[in-house]
Amino acid sequence: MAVGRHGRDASNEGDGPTYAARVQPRGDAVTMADIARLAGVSMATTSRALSNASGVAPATRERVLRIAEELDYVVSPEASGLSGGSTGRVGVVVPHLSRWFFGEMLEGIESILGAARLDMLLYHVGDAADRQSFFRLLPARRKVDAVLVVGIPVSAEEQERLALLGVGVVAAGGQFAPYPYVSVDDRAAGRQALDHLLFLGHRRIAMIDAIDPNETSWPVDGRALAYTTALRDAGLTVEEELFVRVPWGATSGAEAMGRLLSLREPPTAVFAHSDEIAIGALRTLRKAGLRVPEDMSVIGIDDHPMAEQLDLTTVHQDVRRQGELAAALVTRLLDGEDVAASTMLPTRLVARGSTAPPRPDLRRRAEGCSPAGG
Amino acid sequence: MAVGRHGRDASNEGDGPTYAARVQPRGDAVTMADIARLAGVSMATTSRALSNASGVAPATRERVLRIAEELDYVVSPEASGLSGGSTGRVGVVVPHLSRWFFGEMLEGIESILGAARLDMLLYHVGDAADRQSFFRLLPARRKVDAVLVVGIPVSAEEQERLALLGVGVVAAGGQFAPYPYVSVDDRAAGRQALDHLLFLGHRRIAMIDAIDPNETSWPVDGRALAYTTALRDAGLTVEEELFVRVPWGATSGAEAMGRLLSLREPPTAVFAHSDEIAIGALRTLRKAGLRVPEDMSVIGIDDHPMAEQLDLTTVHQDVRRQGELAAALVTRLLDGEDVAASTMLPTRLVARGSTAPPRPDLRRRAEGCSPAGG
DNA sequence: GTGTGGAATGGAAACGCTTCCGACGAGGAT
DNA sequence: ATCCTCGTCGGAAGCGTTTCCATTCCACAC
Repeated sequence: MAVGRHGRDASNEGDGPTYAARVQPRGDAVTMADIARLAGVSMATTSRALSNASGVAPATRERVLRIAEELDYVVSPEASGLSGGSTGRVGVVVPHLSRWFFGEMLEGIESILGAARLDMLLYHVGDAADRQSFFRLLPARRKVDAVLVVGIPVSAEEQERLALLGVGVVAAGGQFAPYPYVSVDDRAAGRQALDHLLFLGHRRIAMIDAIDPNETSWPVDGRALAYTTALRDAGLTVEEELFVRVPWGATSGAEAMGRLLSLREPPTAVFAHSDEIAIGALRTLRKAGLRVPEDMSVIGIDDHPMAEQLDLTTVHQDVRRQGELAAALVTRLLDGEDVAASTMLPTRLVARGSTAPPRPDLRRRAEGCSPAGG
Repeated sequence: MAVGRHGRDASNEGDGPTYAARVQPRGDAVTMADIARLAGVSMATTSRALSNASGVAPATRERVLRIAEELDYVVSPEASGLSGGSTGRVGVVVPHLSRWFFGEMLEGIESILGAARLDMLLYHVGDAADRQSFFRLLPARRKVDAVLVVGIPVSAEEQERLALLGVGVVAAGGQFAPYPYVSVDDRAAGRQALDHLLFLGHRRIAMIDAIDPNETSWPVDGRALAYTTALRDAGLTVEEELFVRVPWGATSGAEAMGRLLSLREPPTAVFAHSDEIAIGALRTLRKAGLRVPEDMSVIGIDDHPMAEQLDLTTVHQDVRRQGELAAALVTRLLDGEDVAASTMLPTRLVARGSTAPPRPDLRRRAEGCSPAGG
C-alpha cells in the first residue's frame, strides 16, 4: 500500500509519474519558502505577515500578502499545526443528524465556527455502541482544539475520558454539570406549556415523555419535572396512568396517545415532550376520529417547522441560536477567555390551533361528576 | 492576538500560566520516539508497526503495539499528515443541515467514513454568499484527501475551483456531470408518482415544483421532467397553470396549493416535488375544508418521516443508503481504485391515504363536460 | 565455503511551518 | 554625542512523523 508519490523533487528522473498521479497535478508545490523568496524576506517574516502577527512593517506585510495571493498560496495546516500546536479544528459530537433539532443546532454552530475560520470535525455518536467506542477510542484525540457536545448527557466516566483529549469542552442543548453550556430551561418551557393548558381550564392533563433509548437518561428531565410540579402547584394530583414514557419519535407518540385514549378516563389535554411526539399523537387522534382541539388539546415543545404546518400549539425554542452561542463559547475558550458562565435561552409559547378549553361535558367528567364508560 | 499558550516548557518562568491554561495539562507529551525507545527499536520500525506496514517481524510489531496501547499513545495526525502527505479527512459539502434529507445523508456518510477511520470535515454552503465564498476561498484547501458534495449542482466555474483542491470529488443526491455520484433517478421517481395518479384515473394533475432560490438551478429537474413526460405519454396536454414553481419549503407548498385552488378549474390531484411541499399543500387543503383524498389527491417524493404521520402517499428513496454508497465511493477513491461508475438507487411508491381516484363529478369536470364556476 | 536474495531494521533526511533569540538601525532621552 | 528602547527582521531550532536508502543477518542454492 501507500505507493508513496513523493516525487516532488523534479530532478528525480527515471520513473515517470503514473497517469493517476498526473491526473492531480500536485499544484501545491508552492510553500512558504517560495513566498519568502519572492517577497525578498525571511520565512519568519513571511509567517508573521501571513498569520497577521505583530512585528511586521505594513509595507512588508502587504507585499507578502500580495504575493501569496498571486500564487494562490495557503499555509499548510499540517505543518502549521505541527509547529504551532493548534489544529484549527473543533470537534462537534452529536447523537443524531437527521433530526431537525440537531440539524438546526449544527447550522448555528457552523455559522459561527466558519466565521472564526475554525473547521468542524463532525462525530456522530448514535447508538450505545457508537457511544462506547467514541469515548473509548476518542477518535478526536490530537485532532481538535476544543469539543462541542450537543444534546448528550455525559456520564462521569465519559467525562473522564473526554478529559484525556486535553482540550476544552462546551455543551449545548442540555444541562451538563461540568462544562459551560448553552440550552433552554426545559423546566420553564414545560411550565409554559402546562400553564397554557391549565389556563385554558384543563384539569386532566396527560404527558407523553420521550427518552432516547440509546442514552443514559438525563440526570433530570426538566420537562417531566415541569409537568408534575405544575400540576401540584395547581392543586391537582399527578396520576400515574396519565404519565406515559416512550422512546423518542413520532411513531412512539402515536402509540402513547393510543394508550391514553384507552384509559377509562382519558385526559382532556396532552403535553408532549416534543413536537414530534405531539405529531404522532395527533395522528392517533385523527385516526380515532377525535377532533383537535375540540375533543383533545395537544401541546408540544420545540416549534418544529412541522408544528406550523399542523397547526400545533407548542413552546418555541431558538435552536439555531443555541448553536451559535455554544460555538461562540468555543471561540472564546480558544481565545483564552474565561467562559465559566453558561447561558439559558428563553422559550416562548406559540398558541396555535391544537389547544382550546376542554369541552364542557368532558370538563365535568374530568372533575369527577360523571365518569364516562369505556 | 494569538497569545500563544505554548508553555510546554515548564521552565518558562516569569509569567505563570493562567488558570485557564493550567486547566488543561498538556498530557500528550508522549511521542513516537518514546514508544520507540521503550520498545527498543528505531522510530522507523515503530512507525511501520503502528501503521500496519509490512516489513516488521510479528513479535516486534506486537511489542510496539502493546507499548503504544499501554501509554495510550496516538500518532499525531499533524505530523503524520505533514510527513506522509495525506490528511485522513474528507470534506463534506452540504447546502442545508436542518433538512431531513441532508441529515439522513450525513448519517449514511458518517457511518462509512467513520468505519474507514476517516474524519469528516463539514462545510455548510447555505446561501449564495456562502457558496461564492466557499468556492473562492476554498477553505478545504490542503485539509482533505477528498471532497463529497451533497445535493449541490456544481457549475463549470465551480468545478474549476474545486479542481484546485487537487483531490478527488464524489457527489451524492443529484447528477453531476464530471464526478462519480450516487443518487436516485429523479425522473423515474417522478414517473412512479405520476403513473400512480394516472392509474387512479386522474386527468387533471398539477405539479408543485420546488427550487432552491440560493442554488443555480439544476441542469435538469428530473421530477418536473417526469411530470410533463408522463402527462404527454398519457395523451394529456400539459397546462401551464397547473405547473407551479415555488421556493423550497412547506410554507411555499401551502401557498402554491392556494394558487392551484383558486384556479377556475382546479386539479383533482397534485404531484409535489417533495414531501415537505406536499405537507404544505395538505395544510392549505385542510384549511380550505377540502378532504384528502376525496376532494384532492396529493403525492410527494422522499418518504420523509412525517409522510407516514400524515398518511401521505409518496415515493420512497433510501437517502441514508445514498450517503453510505457515496462515502464508500470516497474510500475506494482514496484506495486508488477506479470509481468511474456512478450509482442510481431505485425508488418505490408508498401508497398511503392521500391518494384515491378522483370524485366522479370532478372527473367529469376535468374531462370538460361541466366546468365548475369560481 | 561463497555468492545471493530477501526480510528486518536503523539512520537520517525530508515534510512545511512557527517562534525563540539575536541582530540591526533609527529615534528619543539624557 | 551616547545610551536605550523599540520596531523589524533573519537564522535556525524544533514540531512528530514517514520513508528512502543502507546495513545486517540468515537461509539457501551453488
